[in-house]
This record gives sequence, C-alpha cells and structure tokens, in this order.
Amino acid sequence: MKKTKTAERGYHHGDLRDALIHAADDLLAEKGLEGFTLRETARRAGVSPAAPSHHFGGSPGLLTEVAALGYQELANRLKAAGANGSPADRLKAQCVAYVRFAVDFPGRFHLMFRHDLLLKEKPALEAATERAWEALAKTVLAIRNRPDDAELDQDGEAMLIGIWSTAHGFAHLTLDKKLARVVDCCGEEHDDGALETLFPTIIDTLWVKKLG
Amino acid sequence: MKKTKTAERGYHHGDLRDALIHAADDLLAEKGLEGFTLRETARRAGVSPAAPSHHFGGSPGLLTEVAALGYQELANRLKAAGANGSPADRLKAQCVAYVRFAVDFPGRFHLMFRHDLLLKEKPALEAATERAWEALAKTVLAIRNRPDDAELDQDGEAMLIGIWSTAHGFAHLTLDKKLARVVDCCGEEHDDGALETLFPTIIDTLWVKKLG
DNA sequence: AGTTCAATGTGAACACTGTTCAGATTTTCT
DNA sequence: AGAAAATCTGAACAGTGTTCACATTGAACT
Repeated sequence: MKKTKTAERGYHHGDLRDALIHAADDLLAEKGLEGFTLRETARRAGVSPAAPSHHFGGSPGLLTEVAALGYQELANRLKAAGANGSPADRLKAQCVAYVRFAVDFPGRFHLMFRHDLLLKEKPALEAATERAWEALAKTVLAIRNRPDDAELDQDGEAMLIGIWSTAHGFAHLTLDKKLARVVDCCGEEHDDGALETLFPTIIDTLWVKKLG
Repeated sequence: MKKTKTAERGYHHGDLRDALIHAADDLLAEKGLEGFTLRETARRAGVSPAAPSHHFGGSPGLLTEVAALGYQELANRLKAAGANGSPADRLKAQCVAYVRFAVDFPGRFHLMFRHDLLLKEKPALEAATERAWEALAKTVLAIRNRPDDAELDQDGEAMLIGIWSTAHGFAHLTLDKKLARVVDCCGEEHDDGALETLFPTIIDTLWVKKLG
C-alpha cells in the first residue's frame, strides 16, 4: 500500500513522485521558469539527478504534471470568481482572477503555455485545461442567457476566445513589464494598480457595457 | 574603413556582427526559439564558439539585437496595415497584421517577449519597440478624433492596452495551439481560418461595432 | 618605411545541463 | 522462503554558455 510513514531516509523515498512535483513547483515559484532545472529539483528532493527522469521519463514529463497542478489552481480560482453576482460581474471577476493568477504564479503561468516543454497529450493536463475552459464558458453562456449545460454556438465561442485573448494578453504583457511605461504615471504599485483598476475598466468597456 | 570585399576567409571576418545577427535570426526561423543555440549560431557564421560572446557580451546581447530586428519588422507591418481606410478598418487590419506577424515569425515573436533573454535597456530595442507602439497609438488617436501627434489621454491608453492585449493574447494562444480544439470544426487550415475570419470578427464586435 | 596599438577572433578550459544505462537496493508477489 | 518487479544510484556522454590567455590582423602614429 501507500507508504504513510515514509521519508525515513531510506533508499526508497516512498512517494518520490509527489515530492518531485512539489519540489519543481517550489523551484518555479522561487526562481521562475528560466531558473528551473531538473537537477536542482532532484537536489531539493534529496535524490540523484537520474531519479526524476526515471519517474517521469524526462523533464517534460515532470513539468507537465506541474502544469496540470497550475491549471487546477487556475480553474479553482476561475470557478470561485464566477460563483456569485450578475453575469457581467462574474465575467469581470474571472478576468481579474485570470490575470491575478498569472501575477501570483508567474513560473506556473509561463510553464502552462510553453507547449515546447509539455506533453500535451497527457490526460491529467487535458482534464485540468478543460476545467478552466469550462469555468469561463459557463459565464459566457450566462451572459447569452443560455442554460448552464448548453453547447456554445459560434458567436459564443468567438466571445469566449476574445475574452480569453484579452485576459491572456494582458497577463503576458504585465509579466513582461510591457505596461510599465504606461502605468507608472498612475501610482507606485503599478502591477496591482493596473490589475485592480485599469484592467477591470478595460473589460468593462469591452465586454460589459454592450450587455446592458 | 568597412571591409567591402570581406568574407575572403580571413582571420578577420569583416562584418561578423551583422553576420551573427542574421545567422541567429535564420536559426530562430528554422528551429524556433527553443532550438536556438549560441554555439550553433557561431557554427553557421563559421567562427569559434567564443566569437559571439566577444561581440555581444553574451547570449542576451545578441538576442536583443535580433529582437530589435523583429520589432522593426513588426512596426513596418503595423504601419503598412494602418495606412489606408477608415479608422475602424485600420484598426482591424493592424490587429490582423499583429497576429500574422506572430504566425509568420514565431521564433522572433516569442523572443521579443521573453524579457529574461533580452537586455531591455538597449536603445536599439527601446526605439524599435516605440515605433511599433506608436503605429497602434496613431490609430487609436484617429478613432478618437484626435490629431495625429496628440498625447493619448487615459481612456485612449486604456483602449490601446486593451487592443494590444487582445491581439497579443490571440497571437499567443494561436502559437500555443490552444485554439485548435475550437477552430478545427470550421476547416482544415485552422490557423489561417481563425486568423482571417474568426479573429477579425472578434475585433469587429469588440472595438468597431461601438464606434458607428 | 617601420612600429605600436587596439580591435578581432581562437582554442582550451570550466561549471553546468538533460539523458542514458548497468547495477545496487528495496518492496511486493507467489 | 525465493523470484520478480519496482525503485534509486553513480558514472558516463554529448551538449551548452561563458571566461581567459593568447594568436592574428588592420589601422594609426611616428
């Protein structure tokens, strides 16, 4: 069965798989994606450099697992943000939640969209992606006065892609500090300032104003 | 003076600087950003592995030069797309041009927004970025019925950021194949299909409809 | 002209990286 | 118990970016 009393300093770690995933996630949070290293992950888990490749078949295998975790967290936040309020409020809250996730976890976020580092066919990743996607889709359905479990029609999909693109692009530009020049005139906390005030305004004028 | 008859197989290459930049650009076009290597760039230019670092001080120095080239090309395309037509048409054309640039040069595009690989303070990069930015700004000014050389007010900047975010996010999602699931129902050439039909529709309903 | 001098490029080293693979170690199954 | 499967190691390999003493060259200055 599962080793519940593991991590006793044995030759066998017990649940090295999870330990490696979390070590990689921690490393991503500390040093960012560009600071990530398979060997450093192994070092933190206290195992040999070859151990991760043994469990995950290589670097992409491990990173895919971390990315799936990221999509899980993102889906949770999107669901929470889309829980209450009018459809317009839910939409706005979800867009802000999307960007806030990127700002809170830049390493995870960058990883999640680096398809050159991931194994896209992995079911864990696909399922987690689907959950995040559906959280947004439900809000679009609500906006368009459709039942919660309906299929998105073509206009709905276009709207969803547009919303996603706007949030995704804003997140990327924020992380790449491309908005600093524009925003630094408004206040010191430019990241939060742009996210908490400017970005909701954009979403509002873009998607919400035309609904009323 | 400048060696015009260079590349005669001498110890001194003559204009190795430009040769390295173009070798790197070619490599990016062939293998993408993840396939880029400083040593391979040197190999293609027919020089030793240490030569690039000597000229550019390291990998980021060289890549920054390539990124500046990319911003130049992007700015040219944006300017061309925003040359004729109504403000709304110009906006739509520029957004499509933005995404088309990303699809045509994924290596360059990815590089241009990887601030961890670039030296942001380099003037060549800053100037080229500014040119691209201004091409979009002029269109926003036209939409808002302001003179061509006016300053963007706060609403204008919000609009510009929103437009940029939408195009940027759509470009990223397209390159990361995140839209395949949605678009593959519409046709085989899904990339071009989404870019030439779906994306203009999105921009249209987002930004243009509210102008008339 | 000849000689200095800075620029330009080399080649070998260094400290890394991801990956592979035979073998050591441990658990699990029969 | 013994056999088989799972787990982890340690050393290798090819490849990377970067550094540094040293070669080579073109230009500038007497």
